[in-house]
Amino acid sequence: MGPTTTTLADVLVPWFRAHARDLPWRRPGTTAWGVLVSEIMLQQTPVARVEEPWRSWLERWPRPSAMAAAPASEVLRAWGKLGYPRRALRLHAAAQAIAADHGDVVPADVETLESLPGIGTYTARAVAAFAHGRRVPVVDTNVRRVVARAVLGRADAGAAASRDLADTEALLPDDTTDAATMSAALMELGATICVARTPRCADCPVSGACAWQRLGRPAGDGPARKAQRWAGTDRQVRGRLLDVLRGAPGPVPAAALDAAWLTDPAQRARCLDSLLVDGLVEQLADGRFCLPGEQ
DNA sequence: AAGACGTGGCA
DNA sequence: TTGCCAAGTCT
Repeated sequence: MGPTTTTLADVLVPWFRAHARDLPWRRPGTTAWGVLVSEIMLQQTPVARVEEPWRSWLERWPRPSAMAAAPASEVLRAWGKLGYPRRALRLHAAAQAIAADHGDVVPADVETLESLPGIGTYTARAVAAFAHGRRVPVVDTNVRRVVARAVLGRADAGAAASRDLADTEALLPDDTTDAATMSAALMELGATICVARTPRCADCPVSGACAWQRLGRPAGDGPARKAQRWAGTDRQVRGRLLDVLRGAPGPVPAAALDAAWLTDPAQRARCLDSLLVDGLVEQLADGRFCLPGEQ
């Protein structure tokens, strides 16, 4: 057998073991449920904002069945201002499904995980790999960017494609444990070194093997993402409405919600209706509004 | 298959 | 200050 070539994993796995951030859900002893909760909270939300809530959640609801027994309103209140509150509602529903149909054990199988509410392509594989040690590619925005640069020589990842999973699978070492570590390492590199705006190539452990570096770091095709507006959007109004409900100890009269958005009553009404449709708000027989499952 | 969906920090 | 960006999912 001739000399083997050095792979990305040969460099990244040791780098990760030496440089990984000490995040609470990566500590030994973290349950699969703990990993699942962290993955849901981390969807589109920065690590720094998740650490504290994650600890409280696991302390309060250490198992799926514990959360399943709580009313959705309490889950929504505990979610606080993490953003995208539908995630909390879906996590609550997932906890109920896990408690009722899976013996209170978080599934290890990707297909089963994907069948749970709020768990998609990324989260299913993250749980399978990080909580259960399965050898499956885990592809998030960080991994897609790292692969785009280091392997494909492009400045940024294009739109997500089914090809991404295969591209990443090819980078995983055969050893099952190392494969999970490699996935974590790719994510860590993308989150701390190979970042979107200003990559710190001088500190990168794989710069010597990076295709984008070799090509002279060619510029990308401009903004890959459309700018997301905020002021005056339905999202802002929905956030305001929900904030009133979270802050109240129980059901509130319609007037309390009216006061949350005076600018455009029609928009306020439309947003309240959409929250009702989404199951994030409920209306009582007496006309008052409340968080789901309250009273 | 684009677009909707929260929130806050940072350059 | 404005705009970009953050471990996505669902329709």
